[in-house]
Amino acid sequence: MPELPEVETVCRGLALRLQGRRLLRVDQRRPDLRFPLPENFAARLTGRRIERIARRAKFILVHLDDGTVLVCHLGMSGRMVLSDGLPEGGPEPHDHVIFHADDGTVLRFNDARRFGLMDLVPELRLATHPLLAGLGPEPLGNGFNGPVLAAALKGRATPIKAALLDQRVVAGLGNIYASESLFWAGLSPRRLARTVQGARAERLAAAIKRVLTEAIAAGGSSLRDYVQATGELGYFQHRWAVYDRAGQRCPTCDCADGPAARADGFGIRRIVQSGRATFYCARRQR
DNA sequence: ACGAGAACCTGTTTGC
DNA sequence: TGCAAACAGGTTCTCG
Repeated sequence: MPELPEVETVCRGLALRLQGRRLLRVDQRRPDLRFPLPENFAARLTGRRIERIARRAKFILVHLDDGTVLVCHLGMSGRMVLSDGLPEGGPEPHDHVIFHADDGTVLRFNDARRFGLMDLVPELRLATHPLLAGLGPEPLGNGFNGPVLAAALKGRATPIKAALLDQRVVAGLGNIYASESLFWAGLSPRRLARTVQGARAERLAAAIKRVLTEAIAAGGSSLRDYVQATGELGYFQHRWAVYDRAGQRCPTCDCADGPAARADGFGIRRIVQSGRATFYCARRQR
């Protein structure tokens, strides 16, 4: 589920309901997620007021009134589920942490695969925290553009698709939006990252901004049973140009009949790079 | 030093 | 229908 647009959507949903609220009780229902939770995790959160909720890359940052920040990552399967009180029948399987706010709002962190994480970090040390220190620029911020991207890709021998998944290059892209961005930039995912310079880097930076902006506007992509914190479904998955569309025709070049067409007559290919699925149109993307 | 692949863990989908 | 294999939005570690 969660790449930058989904995390941004979750943050906005959480902020609407929880900003300014005080945590009356926190139930920690297992000792660890991807890592052990910090010492006295629940106790350190109890009684705290939530000042604001922000995002850095795919991390949710819950700023508390004692100068600490609850850092959350959703991993692959993590969800933040808001409700008025606990659901009937109590917590659901894989509800690992449950936050009770002072107005009766309940937030459950549910994560079947447990690739997610939480940590408590002093605000002053946030920038140097090991999880956050090495992150590249925010793709929707002013610090990200063609030259910055080109510099990060310079000299790298890995395929551009793999480079875009490296959070040190640009922070927040994942497997879906990497494929989507390369499609709109007209760049082959197999192209060596170091060759994406100049105008190509400009195109790619612009495509990344465009794809992420449109996905956020659509409320992110909802896969399987994923819903936003507010309970609404994102709908960007209906606008994917290439992701999960192997065998379908390319949306812009109609290449089912073109020179890159496969024997089956369809345009969008699925390949595996670094163990992960990549989707692209070999005719449009060079 | 760098990049590909495995590993982490569980649930769902696919294929025989 | 049933079972096993493949696959899934992320990140980190190991190995070559």
